[in-house]
Amino acid sequence: MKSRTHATDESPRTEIDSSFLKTLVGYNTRRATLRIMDVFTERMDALGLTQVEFSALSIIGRNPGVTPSQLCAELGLLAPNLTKILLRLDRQELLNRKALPTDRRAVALSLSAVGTKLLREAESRAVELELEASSALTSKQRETLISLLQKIYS
Amino acid sequence: MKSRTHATDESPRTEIDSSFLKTLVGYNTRRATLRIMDVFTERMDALGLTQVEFSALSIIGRNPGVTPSQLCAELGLLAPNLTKILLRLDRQELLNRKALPTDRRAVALSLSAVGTKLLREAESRAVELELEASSALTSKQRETLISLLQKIYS
DNA sequence: TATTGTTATACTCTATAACTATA
DNA sequence: TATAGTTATAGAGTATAACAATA
Repeated sequence: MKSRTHATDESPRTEIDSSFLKTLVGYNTRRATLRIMDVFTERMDALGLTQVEFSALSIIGRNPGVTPSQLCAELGLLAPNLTKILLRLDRQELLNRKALPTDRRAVALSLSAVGTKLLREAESRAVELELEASSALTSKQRETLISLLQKIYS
Repeated sequence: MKSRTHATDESPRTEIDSSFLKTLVGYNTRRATLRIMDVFTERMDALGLTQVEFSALSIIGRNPGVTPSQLCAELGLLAPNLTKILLRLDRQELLNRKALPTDRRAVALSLSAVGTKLLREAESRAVELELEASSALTSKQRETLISLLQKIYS
């Protein structure tokens, strides 16, 4: 076993060794997520959207007619929590909700004109802040990173 | 503008298009984090450790004498929240706390014998579950992934 | 006067159970 | 009887303000 450099145990330290945690994929994905989400929150605040509200808006905008249960599955949310998210989006007049003729329990979601306009602006900001938050990466590295991440959660 | 394939708008859908979100680094890091954290929680439950408790324990174990404020900076925690985490670890008799002779406001943290033993087991499980959660990656890809993630948050 | 760490507390997220209306 | 969606609520996680002890 290799000896580890240390002064007297329990003396005050100036440098913290976190090299072990940094060998763990989960630790690194979490730190990266927190960093990007900070930037996201700051930039999207002016539009009144949290990141999960943004994700929901984007899926609805690109999949008109999607149902809440499909949204839950796609975004990994629980139904009662999605209900609250949709309520907030609804209060801002961003959504249309229409009972499905084929199954009147289910709801077809789509964006209102206001919602569509907001989504366009939000997606454009998202792309911008994303590139900025990953500006230490070349576009090739960024592609590689995304593809490796998808191997983990797919 | 390209036309998008669709049936009648607001008809029920079978396939959801989330290709836009999947071009965002933040969306992918978040999904990967959630997946790995699920595995982590499941496997570490038997040891009674959450992931942040594990991170704290690991930093303390590898940096005896570290203070709470240093831990906060290292793990991105706020002081009042770390207090609660340390209290939980303390209740399990995992910690030693000793006022610094040079500054009696500050506390030198280290692991008890029990804490050291638990950490050894926990780190071994962490490495194992990590490799499993990233089993879709070659070890070279895993290295690449970690290095790209660190470019984002460092 | 500033800093370390604690207490109290509030807000958001996430999770579970029970309900309704449809099927 | 089962499913889509809602309501109510409980529990983490995260945030701010105010305090005691020490510097």
